[in-house]
Amino acid sequence: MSTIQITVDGAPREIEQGADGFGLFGDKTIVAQRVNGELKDLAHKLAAGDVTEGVAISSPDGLNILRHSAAHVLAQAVQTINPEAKLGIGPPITDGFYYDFDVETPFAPEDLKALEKAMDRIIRQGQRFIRRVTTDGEATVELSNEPYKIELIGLKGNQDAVGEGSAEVGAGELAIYDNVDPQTGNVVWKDLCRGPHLPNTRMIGNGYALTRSAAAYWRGNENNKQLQRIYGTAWPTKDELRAHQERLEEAARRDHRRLGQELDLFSFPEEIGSGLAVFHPKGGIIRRVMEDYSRKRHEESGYEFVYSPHITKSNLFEQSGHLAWYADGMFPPMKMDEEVDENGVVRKQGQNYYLKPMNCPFHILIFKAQARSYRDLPLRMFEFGSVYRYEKSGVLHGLTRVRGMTQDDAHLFVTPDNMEEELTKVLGFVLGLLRDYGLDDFYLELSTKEEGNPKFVGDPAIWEKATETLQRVATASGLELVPDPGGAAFYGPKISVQARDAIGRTWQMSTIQLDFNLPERFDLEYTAPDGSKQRPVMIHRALFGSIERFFGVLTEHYAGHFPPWLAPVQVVGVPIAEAFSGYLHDIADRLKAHGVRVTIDDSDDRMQKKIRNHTMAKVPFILLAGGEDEAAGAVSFRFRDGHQENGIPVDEAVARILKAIEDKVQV
RNA sequence: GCCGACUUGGCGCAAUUGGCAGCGCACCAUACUUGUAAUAUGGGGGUUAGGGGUUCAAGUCCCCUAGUCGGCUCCA
Repeated sequence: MSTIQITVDGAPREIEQGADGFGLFGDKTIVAQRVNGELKDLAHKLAAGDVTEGVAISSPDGLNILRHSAAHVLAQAVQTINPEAKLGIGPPITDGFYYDFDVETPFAPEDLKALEKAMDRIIRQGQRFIRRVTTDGEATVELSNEPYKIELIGLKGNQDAVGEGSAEVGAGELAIYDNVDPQTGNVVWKDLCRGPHLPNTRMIGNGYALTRSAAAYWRGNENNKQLQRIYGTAWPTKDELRAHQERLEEAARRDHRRLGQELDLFSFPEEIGSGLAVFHPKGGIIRRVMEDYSRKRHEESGYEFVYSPHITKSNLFEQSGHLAWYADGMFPPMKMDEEVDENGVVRKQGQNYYLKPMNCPFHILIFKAQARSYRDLPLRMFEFGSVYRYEKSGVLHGLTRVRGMTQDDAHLFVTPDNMEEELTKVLGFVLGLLRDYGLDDFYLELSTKEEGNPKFVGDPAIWEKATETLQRVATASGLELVPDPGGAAFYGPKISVQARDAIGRTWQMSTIQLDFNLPERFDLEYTAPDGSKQRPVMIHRALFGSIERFFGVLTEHYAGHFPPWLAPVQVVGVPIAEAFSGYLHDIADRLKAHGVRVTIDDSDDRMQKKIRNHTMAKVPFILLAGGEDEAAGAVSFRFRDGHQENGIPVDEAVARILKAIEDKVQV
């Protein structure tokens, strides 16, 4: 038997000709190999000169392979129970996998239980995943019962069209994976797939679970048929599965919709309509404090405050182009003042009024209210502008996707020359303010235009200059910068600030967008130093996005434990016995004199009950006082996490509370 | 908008195959005044989301509407 030289995990090694990856890696957690940079099954036979390395199950690639294999097992289970089910696609996704099926009846929760049982059986059999290279023609015959797979084979030459189906048909050769029962050697199931897969199903172990079922459009296009998708999650061990489930439970506990109810912050009364929130007194305090602080900072940073109405005649949005582009997303018009005679002939032309979906055209009209000089620029207009968008019913979600919202909206009119300086300022301002609200882990996304797509308007040279400028500004911030090609608005490129919250989820927060379109459409101009008329560049920026959304994000970030400066009730006094109520009231009066939101709980409840109530209400400071405290001129602190500090002198206690509020710190 | 599930006092939930709408918290009253997460007793409160149908009988079965949830598509 002849031998060949290869490289294994960086070291040279001599192996027998025709050997595969199974003998190369001692570690049982190696589930695949990367040969010359490409992921392959362990069963892949190595050739002379190959460079291979082991792929561990817990590595990002390994997890994808595990999850993709779990998706295959799910599909086999579905077809075992329902042989009529047609296969869509089944890729790995973050934390798990899904598989789409065309079935007569959608899956019910009980079906998922039965499918898990069927999957368990397949997993316990230890079926092997065997790769078999095929041709388009052969696969089409072999998979004649699987119309969706055949469609994918037809798309193979066009990877853009394949999209999410790239796990099935890659750019290279076409392959089918046979699932082989190790007892009998029989092929029990097969699927079109580029691979690679785990050596056998046993490695899926018990670290997986099916999570939910839902419909999804075939190939992500809403004009296509909806298939039934089953989602699952898969992990190398049961402990990691459990940890994942605990993360989901933690996210559910922080859900702003749940906390909004529990803490009495806001609600969505059915009588008002979907996606239209009311803020209750406690939520109102948080919101007002958020807004007040934002106003103060904007004022300090050279923004001028403007106001505009909620409705406008249609011509404004015709001129801006919004009606042509986004009429579907707007509330329908109110037809006013039309007069019709008895024959149905219009005697007086009416006017259509629209609820505004955005504030920019109003600010533009303020810009146009007088002749502008380069000396006026940059001109920064800020407004808490309430806008209304007719979001599709299925996309509404708590405060994060609503139909009525208030944007902390600003429009900056700048000369091409001060664009870079102004963008740098805006980015610094945005990041500083977000930090003050308690978010401090960011990265940036640079959304640019897609070459050749006609939706993007404006002079390509200006696009290029603007994109370069944004790139420089973003890079100078020192933050991680993620490109988002094709993600620009039709009127200009943008930077968006993504923030990670307390449990590591990312939220798109602020956006800073350049706009070359609206200045053109509204024929904006200013007089340059040489007396010529020049067109300003517009920067749109919102920090919170919308106040509602930011409120929701902060609620989840803090899990309802708002820091004292934002907390609706900052201090509650709990007397040990009724006799000490007066003593606490005196302390409360001192705090109130400084604007602290403090109440004393004089109810009939037992002290223990009061502590429980106010802890659950997530009040940052609970102050207790009894005989010992009064004798010492002191008071006792109890915090939300249950820890306590007794016998703090009253002066010190007051100073401490005031400082925590002033410094915007968490307690 | 599409697919599916769901909607029962203020809140969280129960109610066999269709057969008396219940529990906990909250609320109100009375008593009690306690040193760090639920004092006791009593009381009030629901046209079961809204409308229509089937049935001797509907929270339960069917249809329509609204809303909520999970996804898909979308997000100026």
